[in-house]
Amino acid sequence: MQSVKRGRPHQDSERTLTQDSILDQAVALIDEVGLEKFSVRALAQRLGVFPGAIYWHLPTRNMVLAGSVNHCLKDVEPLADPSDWKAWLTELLHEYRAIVRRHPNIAPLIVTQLISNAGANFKLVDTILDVLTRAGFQGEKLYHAYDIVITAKVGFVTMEHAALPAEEAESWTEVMKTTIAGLDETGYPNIYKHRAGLANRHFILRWENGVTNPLDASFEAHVYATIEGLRMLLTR
Amino acid sequence: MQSVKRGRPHQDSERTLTQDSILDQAVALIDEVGLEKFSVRALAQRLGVFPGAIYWHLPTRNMVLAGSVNHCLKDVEPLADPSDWKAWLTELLHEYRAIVRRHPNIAPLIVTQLISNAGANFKLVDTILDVLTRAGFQGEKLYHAYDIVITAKVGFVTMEHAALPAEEAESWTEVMKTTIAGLDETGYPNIYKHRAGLANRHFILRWENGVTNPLDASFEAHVYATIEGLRMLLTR
DNA sequence: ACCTGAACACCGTTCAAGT
DNA sequence: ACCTGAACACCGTTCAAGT
Repeated sequence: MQSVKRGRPHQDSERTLTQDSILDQAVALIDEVGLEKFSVRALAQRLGVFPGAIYWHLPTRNMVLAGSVNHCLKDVEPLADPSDWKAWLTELLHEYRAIVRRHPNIAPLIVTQLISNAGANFKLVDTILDVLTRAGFQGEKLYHAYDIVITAKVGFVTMEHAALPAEEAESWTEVMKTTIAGLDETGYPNIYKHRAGLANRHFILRWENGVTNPLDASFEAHVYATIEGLRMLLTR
Repeated sequence: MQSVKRGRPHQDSERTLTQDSILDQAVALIDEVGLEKFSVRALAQRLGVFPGAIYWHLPTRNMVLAGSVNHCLKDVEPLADPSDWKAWLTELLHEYRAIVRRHPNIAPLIVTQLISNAGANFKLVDTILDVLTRAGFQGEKLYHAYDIVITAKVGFVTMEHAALPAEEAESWTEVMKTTIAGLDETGYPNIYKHRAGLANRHFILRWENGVTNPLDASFEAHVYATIEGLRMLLTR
């Protein structure tokens, strides 16, 4: 925890701007204002320093963002018995979703920077491989199961919490409401028939995201289907 | 197809700057230079107009980006028999991946703007609902299956093609190579054991993405697991 | 209706200079 | 080693003015 300065830079006592304190505030800033309004300059002001100061600790804006993602995700670790692979994976997916729901604004970054994860949680990666091996996966099939777990973990939840452009949210909302309301019975019979259950609740047909309209039941079905799919893959 | 102007704005004959021609060039620009170097100003220069001209047709940068995504995805439509839901969904996922592989740089946008899809392919949404209904899904379970299909379609492929920051790619690569090479046997026994098969091939442990290192076999397993998971969900 | 031309308020990043 | 202060080369967006 770092004390937050308001206003312009200072020259006083506590001169410890560390990588960790920067990322703490970066995550807090993204939580508060969203990704679109995040800037290195705004982060500097929040820390009470000049923008250049941040670049001494983290050399680019992308490093700050990647660091923020890892900062949020570093504590993911299921506690279930690793020999019960179904229970363990179920808990993994739920715990991951809980973390994203605490920091929904970073959701898009997780996908974007899934390849730039030099600071990733490799202990978790190793445990996933361990659990899948105990489940019986081996050879190439182990790698396929691993990729399926990673994408199942990240995909649903990040999409569930994808957000409208911050500044223009209400105009987007208006357009989408009328667009979806205008899908008629002859052109779109299935959407029309289920419009009460689908509109503003499920993917593509919604204008609010998982922050206000969580897809709890769908997520639970997703977890179930993922595990059953893996079980089928195991004995293919 | 629109003829492309080089250099600064003009004042000559063909004065038809349409929404479609703008999006054509926006997609082309993103394909060429990537999302990080995309700008409205660069797009304007490519079209041979002043930046302000674009804003007459598309009122914000976000509209240009959302339009570009829809422009790429509007032609997705499987041809398989819709009464064979497994074959139809399999083709859907494969066709979707083929399109993303033609425009890999838009991958991150698909997730980000999955909620701002007023111009989405609603005919496809309706057909997915139709196919799932024929498969036997009904009530809430239909909506769960629908959400699973959407996320299975988008999640894996977008993550497969997530890219390193354009400008700093080679420095990231270097860091990741050494980081992964440094995961020792005692701390990370499973990663270490499978390092030959995993390194630079599978999620989190790679430094190249699906453009150069496609995850064909994993994707095929993902499709299989998704369908089998849905089949299990159907009879739960 | 559609576009120009120029302006405004921001960015990320760099770097000499200070301590 | 760490940060200041100011600069550079960009942005998205707006808007009077032209045609």
